[in-house]
Amino acid sequence: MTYKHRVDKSLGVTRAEAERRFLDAYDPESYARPSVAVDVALVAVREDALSTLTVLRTEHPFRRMHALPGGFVQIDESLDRAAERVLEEKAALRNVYLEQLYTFGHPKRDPRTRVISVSYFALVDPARFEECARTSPEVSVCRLSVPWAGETGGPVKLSRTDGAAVRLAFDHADILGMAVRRLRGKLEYTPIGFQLLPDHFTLLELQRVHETILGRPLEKNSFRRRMLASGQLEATGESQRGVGHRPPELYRFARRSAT
Amino acid sequence: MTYKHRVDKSLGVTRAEAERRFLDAYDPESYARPSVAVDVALVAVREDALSTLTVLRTEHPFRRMHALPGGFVQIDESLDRAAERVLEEKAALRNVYLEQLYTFGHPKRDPRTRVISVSYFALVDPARFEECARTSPEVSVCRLSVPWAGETGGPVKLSRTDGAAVRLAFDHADILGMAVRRLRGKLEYTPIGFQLLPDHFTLLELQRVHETILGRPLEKNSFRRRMLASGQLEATGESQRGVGHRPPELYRFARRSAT
DNA sequence: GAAATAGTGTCTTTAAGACAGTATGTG
DNA sequence: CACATACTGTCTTAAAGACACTATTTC
Repeated sequence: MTYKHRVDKSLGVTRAEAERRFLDAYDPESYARPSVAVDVALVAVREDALSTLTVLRTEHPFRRMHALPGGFVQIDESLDRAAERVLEEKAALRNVYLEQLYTFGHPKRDPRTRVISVSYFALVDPARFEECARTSPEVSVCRLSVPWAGETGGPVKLSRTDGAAVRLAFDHADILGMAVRRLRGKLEYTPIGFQLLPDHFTLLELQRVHETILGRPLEKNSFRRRMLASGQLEATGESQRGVGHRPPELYRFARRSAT
Repeated sequence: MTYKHRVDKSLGVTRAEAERRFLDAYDPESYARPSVAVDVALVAVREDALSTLTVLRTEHPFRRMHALPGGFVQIDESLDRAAERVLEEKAALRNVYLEQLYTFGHPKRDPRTRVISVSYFALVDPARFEECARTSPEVSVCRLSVPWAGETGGPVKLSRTDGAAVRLAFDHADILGMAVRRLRGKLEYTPIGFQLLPDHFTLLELQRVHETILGRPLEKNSFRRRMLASGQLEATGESQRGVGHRPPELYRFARRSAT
């Protein structure tokens, strides 16, 4: 466009020059600013239950309580990149399905100061975070129970493997609740359950994953029809072996062009 | 819980006390923080076209370009509240349907400094922003055209009433694009078009609104069936009068319990 | 061949698409 | 009564639910 070459009458210089001068003089310290963090709700399906990965806080506030992996956004990194970094630093996870979820900004959600949290949800094959929990002692895998049906929404409850209830720091139970709600919504029109399984999987495994997320049984035949019709599944030609019954075909995720 | 009464061994004080001391000593200035803004994508349907409301920028950067109504989040207000305030300050609008959309955080999206934008979308009866455009000269109502089908996504194009193209500041064309995509998605399972119409409306008016948003014609009978089956519409018993043909029944939005 | 799950066939139900037909105002 | 849109009826199509039946492996 001709934008850069037009003259700014008030200053007798080009607009671009006027804008440059303004930016040089701009003082970002002139008003109070909140801090911005990312928090990642990791979701996996393990033993027919939803589970998540938490990190034990070593610092105040909420010291010694469980929290979602999270951290402050660096001044020159994008939000997505911050989420990836946090996931790698706190949970040693790379290349997971990651999607922005919702931004939580209640002024009192963090007692330190104003912290706005851009939350993400991530889906992983549970095998990948088992090993993470073995290596770092602050990390635990918690079972997640959803006290509401469908897409009602609200916080979820967490418990340890021994059944003891786990309380989450900040509003992290709400973040997880939002993640489950979003996930349930997505399942209605995407077979996103792939992301929670190994590369190759059977249709029954996929069905169990969907059932666990939705919290209700699904009908086998129509589930199959729907999945195969989605065009996002690809038969590998291989079968699972040594299972004491007719071997099921293995499928894989088929990368496609459309959304 | 017994949390507050347990003793923190490292200090010989209660945890609550240790946490209080920590918070008093906490220095929020110790790392660089981004600024946080809210930007509101106002959407209305006018003359069978999507339209939006923009504000002419009087300051650098992007001085004299159109932008979505937006502003910085105050240190003690929630994000939702900030969006409401901005809408009132910049567009003199209150009590509109407002929903958080997505958070944009590319490090270079604002040339001044790092600004993270929590975007919202708002739906209004177009009559309400016509009057706003008449009163304040910085405000204009732009026609919006969507260069993609379905829920593909991407930026949208804006034009003035005289047809001239309007370029938006920052990444605001992407924000509007995201708003349209989300709106299209929501229409599949909610009759959210209410929010774009006066209190009482006919089913045909509602259908036209849906068609404009989706960018494709809808079948009359199945649209009616779907809307009435949704349970979110309530017949008022009144009819539109003086229309030169059989008068259509007027409906209103029925507040309900479920999501 | 018994056990166990894989995978198919098919009847029913539900919702949407298509489109014609009837209804009821204004002029 | 013409016109224009409101509303309804109904046939077709597509997808989902229900559920029984056949297939194929291990032991």
